[in-house]
Amino acid sequence: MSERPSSSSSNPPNTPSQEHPAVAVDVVIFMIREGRLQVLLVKRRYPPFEGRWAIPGGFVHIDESLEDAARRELREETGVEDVYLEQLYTFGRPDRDPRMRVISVTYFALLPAGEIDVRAGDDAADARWFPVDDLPPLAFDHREIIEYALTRLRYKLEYTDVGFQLLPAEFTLTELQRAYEIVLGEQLDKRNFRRKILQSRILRETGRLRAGEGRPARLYEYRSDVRLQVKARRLFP
Amino acid sequence: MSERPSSSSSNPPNTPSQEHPAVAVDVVIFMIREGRLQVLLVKRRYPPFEGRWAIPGGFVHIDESLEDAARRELREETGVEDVYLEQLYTFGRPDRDPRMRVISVTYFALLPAGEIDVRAGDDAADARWFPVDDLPPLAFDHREIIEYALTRLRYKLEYTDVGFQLLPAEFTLTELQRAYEIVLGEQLDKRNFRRKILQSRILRETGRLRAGEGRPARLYEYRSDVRLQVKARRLFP
DNA sequence: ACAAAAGTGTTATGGGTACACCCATGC
DNA sequence: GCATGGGTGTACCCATAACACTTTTGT
Repeated sequence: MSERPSSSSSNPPNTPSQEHPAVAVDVVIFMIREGRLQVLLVKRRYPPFEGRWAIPGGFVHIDESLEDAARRELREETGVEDVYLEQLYTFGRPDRDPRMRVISVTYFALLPAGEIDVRAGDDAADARWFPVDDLPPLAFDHREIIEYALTRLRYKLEYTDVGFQLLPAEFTLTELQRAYEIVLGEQLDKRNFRRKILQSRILRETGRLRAGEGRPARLYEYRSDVRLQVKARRLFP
Repeated sequence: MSERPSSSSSNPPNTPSQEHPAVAVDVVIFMIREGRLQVLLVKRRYPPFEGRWAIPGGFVHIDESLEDAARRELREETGVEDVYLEQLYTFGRPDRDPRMRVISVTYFALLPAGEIDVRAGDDAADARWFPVDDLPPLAFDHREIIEYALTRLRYKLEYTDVGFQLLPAEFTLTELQRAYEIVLGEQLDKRNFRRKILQSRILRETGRLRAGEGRPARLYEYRSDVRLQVKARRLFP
């Protein structure tokens, strides 16, 4: 904000120096489906990149906040509300959109697994889920955006509790561990995992059981009231 | 990016749905001065918030990247180039600037201590350093932006090597430790600190000494070639 | 009784933290 | 020789990592 008179913008207080870029929000929507981490993509109907897959997005309305715009896109595409949404990064290379200058404020969203299989809201025909490790060619710099979102998600999985956002309200410890393994792309030790999760006090046992092929598993729910705090004093990798 | 026809923007391919917001970059410039962590602020000359202090910033030119715009502001204000600069967050509440819709892509910069006392480039009269724990009333949402930058800086200090960007090319271990203590706002143990830093292999002894009041101290330089990697598998705070 | 998945404890190792004294120089 | 800051080692504790068997249910 705040134009200030400086060598390059010495104009009256109320006008930015030049024409404005367009501002869009794009949302990387993650969900665990079929045992893999997937993202929702939409097929573009117009040039440029007509027919190419892209992450859902659109221009920011002049009177809505960035997060509101992201939630609107999310709702239009999936019908979901009240899911985890976090601002990721703002991409602004002048040539990232061949038509005109577009600055994209990106977000990533986490949908709980299993609930409803969102087939995408309005125009379902053009929306599909793709595993993050098997993406089609993408429009614009969207591949880079997804890679970045994935890096951030993996990172946050380790030192925050965002991981629970990928699970439904009730889940078993094995399901939770699978979710972690799917996102991190790596096997975890069952006993160590359980000890760590349980001693963090972030789960509450619901008292119910889920019957399956073998012995029924205890169901847990996430306690969003517990404040996890990072205590680690690391001072270096 | 990528307008897509959707319930709210079903217009031809090449026009965003409404008028564009203005896009600005604002830069939180940190430097350790006089034993405290300080930020560079400029005094606004025009309404709104005329006479109030604000972080340096300005509108993004239509053909420059966001980072270029941030570096341009940094250069105009301090004369420095080639310093650490990182995108922080994008603030876009519709009412954050009373005049019009302005979306601010914020960055933070770290200047090496001691070098030259940048008194601010062009219009020096209106620029001053303020300790982060003693800020004047600020324009717009700039207080929030600085708080956020500070949180991020403290956080990154612990698990990356950004801290070295706050020091000149050659420094003693005590100076490095002071820098950490100043930013973190907390005392650190000398022996543990030195062991940790040295065993990370990120410093090279220059072989020179700095004479002072007591015993001369060994000088070190940062080895930007060493790739620090986070190995920690934490799975939770 | 057997297949399938749930659930459970111990040990070894490494990193973090706490802590006090000698060393080299200038005055 | 004394004041000033530089430089060094050890012991305890806790978190992590590795590792295999028993339990409960359905068929």
